[in-house]
Amino acid sequence: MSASAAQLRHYYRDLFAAYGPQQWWPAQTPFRVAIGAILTQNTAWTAVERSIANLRSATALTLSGLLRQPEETLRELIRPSGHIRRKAATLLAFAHWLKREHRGSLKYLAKLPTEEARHQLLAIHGIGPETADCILLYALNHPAPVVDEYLRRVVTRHHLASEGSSYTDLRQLVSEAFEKSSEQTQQLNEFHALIVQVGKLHCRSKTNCPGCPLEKYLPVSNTN
DNA sequence: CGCCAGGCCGTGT
DNA sequence: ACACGGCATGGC
Repeated sequence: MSASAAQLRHYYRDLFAAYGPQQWWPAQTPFRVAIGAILTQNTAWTAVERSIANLRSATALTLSGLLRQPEETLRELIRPSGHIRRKAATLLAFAHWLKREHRGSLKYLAKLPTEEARHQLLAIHGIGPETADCILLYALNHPAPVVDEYLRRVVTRHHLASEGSSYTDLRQLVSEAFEKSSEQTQQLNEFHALIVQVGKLHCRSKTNCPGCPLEKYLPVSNTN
């Protein structure tokens, strides 16, 4: 394992010690996890919760319930989480695809090899790498590393990866850090949630990280 | 008021 | 291949 990947395991340990289990994903069915994953793209989770509440009122949190909604209605229901035109289209595209290709249930998608399921998810317009990996990890319970902007900031700031690292580069790094673990999927699950947590609390400013559990790992700053 | 959020896509270079 | 702007809304 690379030194950077080994370092990430330390981060996982310290973040878990600092924050405890994060209990992601707050949804009751894999289908709802996927809905949330799409709605939360570049959007605060509190806003997503209000959209979810609207969908629940419209009984649109199941496949048939979602497909019952006219696209214009769906836009209004998800308005609190923004990007309503594209997200409404993506939700419906996802639902139609699931019904057509997997008999309407994510449990059939989950039987496919991770890379095959990932490839199919990425073919859906509006589902990119992070959303696909979130669905794989949190809805299908597959050992898929999730890379987000916060992870990018952390590993860049700590010089565990170069600034120009691609999504694939960072995904590989996280994959290395947790491969061959007996609780790989559970650890990847908590790791992404913990990175988001530390990111929200400490990675807003671009300069320093006061009180951050990972502060002790920062390279010695140069006289400022 | 401005900036950001649990990204993605189309376009231009 | 990579940079950049648009997308929409709500919290702070």
